[in-house]
Amino acid sequence: MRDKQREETRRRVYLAALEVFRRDGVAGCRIDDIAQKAEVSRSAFYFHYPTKDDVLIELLRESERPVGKAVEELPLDTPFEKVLSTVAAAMADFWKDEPKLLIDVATVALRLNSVVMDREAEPVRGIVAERFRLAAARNELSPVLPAEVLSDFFLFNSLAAMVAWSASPGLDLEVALQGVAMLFLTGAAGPKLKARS
Amino acid sequence: MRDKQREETRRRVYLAALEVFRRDGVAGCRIDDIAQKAEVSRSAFYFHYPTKDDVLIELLRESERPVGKAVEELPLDTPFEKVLSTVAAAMADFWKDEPKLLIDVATVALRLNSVVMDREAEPVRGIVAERFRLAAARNELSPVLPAEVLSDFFLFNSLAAMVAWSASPGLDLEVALQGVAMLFLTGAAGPKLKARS
DNA sequence: ATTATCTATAGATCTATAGATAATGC
DNA sequence: ATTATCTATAGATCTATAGATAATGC
Repeated sequence: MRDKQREETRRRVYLAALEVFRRDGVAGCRIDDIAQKAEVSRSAFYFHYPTKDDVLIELLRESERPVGKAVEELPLDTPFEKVLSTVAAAMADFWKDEPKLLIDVATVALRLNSVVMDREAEPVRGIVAERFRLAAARNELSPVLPAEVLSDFFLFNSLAAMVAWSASPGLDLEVALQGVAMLFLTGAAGPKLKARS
Repeated sequence: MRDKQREETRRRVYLAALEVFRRDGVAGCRIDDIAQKAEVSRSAFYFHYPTKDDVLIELLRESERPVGKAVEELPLDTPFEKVLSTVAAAMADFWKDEPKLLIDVATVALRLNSVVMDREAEPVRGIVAERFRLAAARNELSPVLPAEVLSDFFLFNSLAAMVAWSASPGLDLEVALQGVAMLFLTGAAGPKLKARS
């Protein structure tokens, strides 16, 4: 009973915060406005979320869930290209309607990445890294860097591409992310440099 | 005379801010401490820098200067690989002793990238993009994406790699950045996928 | 006289903490 | 009785603005 009430309040605060973030921006908004919209005291906001960033971390985790799920549904012997395009599609599906909050979420993701090095707290990182390891074992991945490093790098790239997209969300996000995945795989070198290698 | 005094105060505030940022973190520090260290009133800080982020933007611009200079000193027909490794070396040289402020600078860089789309305000972006265009004309660059987009992407990648490095600055930053540049050029695909293409 | 640089300060907002209320466990 | 959830509030910090001072331009 108490737990149920708590979760309900927390959710109300969470949704109110996202609404206000979208309207006034994360840096610019007042916590009073969030509390008012959620019909709680300002202190209640702080009880559930020590800072505004904690709300964004929760959004980051929610965004990771469908991506992790989509990858986990793929058979373990799925070709590597297919894994990458699945990640791209799931990410695009989540973020295509939420360009405004992307930058701030990317920012907390950057910050988290350098604070907690705990791969378990971030399910997607672990799930994607596993597929990278399998691909490396099948020679579908360059051996010059550890699979985990390449995996993190791929996720970073995708995030960067989404931020760039959010500045001018005219074109299709999924097309952009698929392009980034292919670039990651094949490299930016043109025919002349390629021929030499 | 007035200009000279102004610039001197501004510089004192700037250096004091960086010192306090390094000690207490950007988010955690108090502007009062910065003002005190610079021996001016808190209002003087706000006169020169509307927000803490403006100090970081100045540091970002200062970090770009040696990178731009190093690239401009290369002959226009310099091989593309050499251009990339020059950027990597110059970036590493500037940031190797400043791991703490990297994340916050990367954050403002992200934010700027999505606000001002003015390539002229950011000298390095323009200078590097020019070399990418030349490389594309010489067939050293993949034609699937515009040279400017690839250029921005390369800079993004380097920034991301530095942030990752700053979390565990044990290894050599320059080695890491050179590795990223090579990965950018040749892609992450292993022998099996490469053979097919 | 005018303007640029810097200061002092009022009001807004945040952070930390003491306290109220109602659910839980014994 | 104890604890979890939430509120009220004091003190800290920030933001906006009116004002002081000294350099500049006429």
